[in-house]
Amino acid sequence: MVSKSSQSGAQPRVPLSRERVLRGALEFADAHGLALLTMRGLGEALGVEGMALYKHVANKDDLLEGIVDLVLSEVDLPSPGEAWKAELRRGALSTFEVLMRHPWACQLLVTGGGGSGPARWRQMDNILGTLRKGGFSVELTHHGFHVLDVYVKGVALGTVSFPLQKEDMAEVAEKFLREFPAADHPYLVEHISYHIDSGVLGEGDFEFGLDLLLDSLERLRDAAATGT
Amino acid sequence: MVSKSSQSGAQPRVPLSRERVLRGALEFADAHGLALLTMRGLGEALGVEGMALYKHVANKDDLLEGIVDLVLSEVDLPSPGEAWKAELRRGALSTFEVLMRHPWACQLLVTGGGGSGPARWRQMDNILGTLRKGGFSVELTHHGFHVLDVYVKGVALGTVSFPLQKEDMAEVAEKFLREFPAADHPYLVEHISYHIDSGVLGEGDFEFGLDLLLDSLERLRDAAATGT
DNA sequence: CTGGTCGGTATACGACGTAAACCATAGAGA
DNA sequence: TCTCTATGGTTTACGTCGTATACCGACCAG
Repeated sequence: MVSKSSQSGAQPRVPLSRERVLRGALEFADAHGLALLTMRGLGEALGVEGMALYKHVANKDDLLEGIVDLVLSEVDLPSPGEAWKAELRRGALSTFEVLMRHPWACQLLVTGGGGSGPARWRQMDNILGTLRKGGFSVELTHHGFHVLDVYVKGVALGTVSFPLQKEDMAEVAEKFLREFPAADHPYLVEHISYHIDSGVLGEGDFEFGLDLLLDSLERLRDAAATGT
Repeated sequence: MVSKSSQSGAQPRVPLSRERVLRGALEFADAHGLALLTMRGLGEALGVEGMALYKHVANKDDLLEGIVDLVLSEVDLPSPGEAWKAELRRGALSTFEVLMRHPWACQLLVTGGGGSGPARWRQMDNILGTLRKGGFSVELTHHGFHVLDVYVKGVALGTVSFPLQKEDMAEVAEKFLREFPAADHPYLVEHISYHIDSGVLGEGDFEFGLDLLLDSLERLRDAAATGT
């Protein structure tokens, strides 16, 4: 007969908090997707009445911004120093990986102004710092940052919102090829066929473009160093 | 007293159609933004009762896909041939420009699998064809296409979803700098200051990255031609 | 004992997408 | 000319969403 005396009961207390709400929302989104993440639903998942969440979160947008920053805080940051290229590469790959782990976050990241919490600031500062310490001018840093940033988010979002999984892609693509005006789109057909054959769906593609960008930036940096 | 006899009355007839619904939706979104584009609202704008739209459109998603493709049909397509680089550049700039004209379309384009109507097919086929005719291998075409595609959409979306206009940016940025832990983010501060000074907000940035990519692709193409 | 604050609940409102039933008109066939 | 039916618009209604507001129980300071 343990009860009443305020401890030892398993679930009844632990009275919620912004931290717990956000963490719960993140887990809920991972488990059921963004579409099902609703205030009432999240409340239920936390054993609480939906409206209770508003005691810890201003509104749903606030909550969404919160979990985006939580996701962003999972990424490995590049550290400013000599090996700028390797560091940026590592940071970009980590970002990509994290976004693949939380696919719903891509959408939020992109519709909500790209995130603007502490974790995002940290990430931005480290990327910018890595470029600057790597010998890039302020202007080139600015351009390089935006290009890289856009690229990572873009591929992540493209990968995530692509409607097909690798398994059923082949059959769906073949069916598609049968239905649409293939004769008018020879190159598209070739492209899709290539996708079917290689089965690739942005796996190595991400690194391909990333290295392309990093090499290009390096070239620009060196050109600026010798020229002008 | 002209009436009854089926013509000359100004507004009463012209009985709607999928075409008119989509066109109306596009204009509505341009005028009031995506958030206010609601079935009832669009109905009202078309002088009709909301539910009437379902006689011409399967559901709201169908409608959204429809207007995305309508937007996409406005872009200038590259034409396969010798001048692949100039053509791709032109096509990319046109896409960017169109997306700036219909900011809401970025969001749809990106959350909805990137569009998949006739206009999108046409665009893809032309870009792919331009690369192939420009001397790119199937693999390189595939990579190049994705990189360019992601880049254009990414910058467009980033530009659109950036919360500030050029006018108020300076003051907002300065206020921001005062509030957040500036000491811990020296490079971010430098970055923002640069934005304030140069006032630039992705204007020339888009072309910068675009040319970077095109040059890189050219280099890869030439390397593949001489090597292997 | 008392009163206030804090965290959770109950209830309610308005807006959304859309299913289902209904109804007006305009031709086509007799 | 009269009916029959398909087409396109209206009405009503349902369930779900975010959230404003009022409430209420437990805790803690005086």
